[in-house]
Amino acid sequence: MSDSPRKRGRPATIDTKSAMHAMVELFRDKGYAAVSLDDLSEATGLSRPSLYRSFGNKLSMYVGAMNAFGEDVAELALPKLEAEGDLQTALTDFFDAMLAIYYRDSDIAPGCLVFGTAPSHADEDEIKSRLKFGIDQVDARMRARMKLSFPECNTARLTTAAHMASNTLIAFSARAKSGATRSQLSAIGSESARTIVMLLRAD
Amino acid sequence: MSDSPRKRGRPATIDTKSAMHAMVELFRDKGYAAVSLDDLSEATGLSRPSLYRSFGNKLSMYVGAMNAFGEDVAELALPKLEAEGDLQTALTDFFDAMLAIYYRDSDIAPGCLVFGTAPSHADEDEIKSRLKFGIDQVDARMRARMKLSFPECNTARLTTAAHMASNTLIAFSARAKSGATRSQLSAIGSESARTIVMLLRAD
DNA sequence: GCAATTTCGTACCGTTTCGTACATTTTTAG
DNA sequence: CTAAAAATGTACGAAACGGTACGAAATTGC
Repeated sequence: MSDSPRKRGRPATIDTKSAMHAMVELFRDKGYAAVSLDDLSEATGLSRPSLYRSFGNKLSMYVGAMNAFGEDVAELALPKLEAEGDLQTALTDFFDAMLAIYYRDSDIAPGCLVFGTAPSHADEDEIKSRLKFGIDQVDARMRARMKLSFPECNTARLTTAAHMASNTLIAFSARAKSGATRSQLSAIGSESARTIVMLLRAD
Repeated sequence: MSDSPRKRGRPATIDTKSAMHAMVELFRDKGYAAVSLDDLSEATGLSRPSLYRSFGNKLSMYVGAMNAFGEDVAELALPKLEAEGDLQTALTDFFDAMLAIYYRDSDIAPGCLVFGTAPSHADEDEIKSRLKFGIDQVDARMRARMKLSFPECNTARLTTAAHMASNTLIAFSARAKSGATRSQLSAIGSESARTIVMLLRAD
């Protein structure tokens, strides 16, 4: 950002970026409560006090992981949705890009950190409100993209179509965690995209 | 069931039925890992050794809770789906019956034990396979019900419609946990039902 | 070189965790 | 009335938990 004012003491050697990435993967695999600070320490290579210094307590580590995961989604998948042109293609490509994240090349899919693990820990207010933000975000982006391709479609129908597209994505996480293959979900995604466009086109 | 052969020792005083119900509610609120055996002991009124004797270890308690929850769904909601007559009405009524379970009269919705909390703990094989069973069950029942109302509809379209209806239900759990109101989800349910019937009717 | 400053991990604390051994209570069989 | 049988909770143990005080290490300013 700004130029370096050359700080005073011992220089930091911790790579918070890669540490946060390791935390995201661990939380995706096992959820919030089942992950211990020792697990996080081992996965990141950082000592437990270092974790506290860099990320606060366990809860804020998890919320931070949700934000980091959201940034990955915004960078890797959202552009597919917001690409101009054919809506059905945009939706299909977006679903496939999300599945690439959900499956992480692994055979056992870690799924979605937000839609997959957060609902189980939503008794924590911070997690609940971050989950709500994620859902609202997807609903809003979907709706905006549909309005782009169908500008004179009526409000209620746009909202319904957006909800159905979001529901498809949300359900993907549970399906992935249950053992569904990536190609199975990709097929569901393209079928849903076709149906949703049909709904928007209907007289 | 069969007549009583009059067992030998001290008669059991534990009400396993109501104990399991209390366990379901606790697991719905906090997930699997965040619930301790002391929590379960307090909620059920049973001592920790009694829990072990009646239900095995913590993992089998959770799987047992998933089964008990599934039985409630089969009893309270599935009949609405499988009612004869208008498909759109059956779907709408089924969604509303599921929402009655997901919201439990409470203001803060506990959501679905299977679709809401299990994905977060699917690294346990028993939980993962029980989750898969739940999803497969919903997909299959949906598809059978749609075939009932649209017998000559082609296979692929029936499957797509069933998946979209299941996805609606699965997403309800995450949405409920995020703070969505019951009437909001009820509206999404009836809109989705209308769209799915439209898909099945299309030329 | 010496003090101030910042980073970092060892070692520790009190609490909570899951799971069980064992004595106690309540019943039936004879 | 006594012995066998089954159910139940108290009390305990070893391990893991989240979180932190504190001293060692590494740098800059003078």
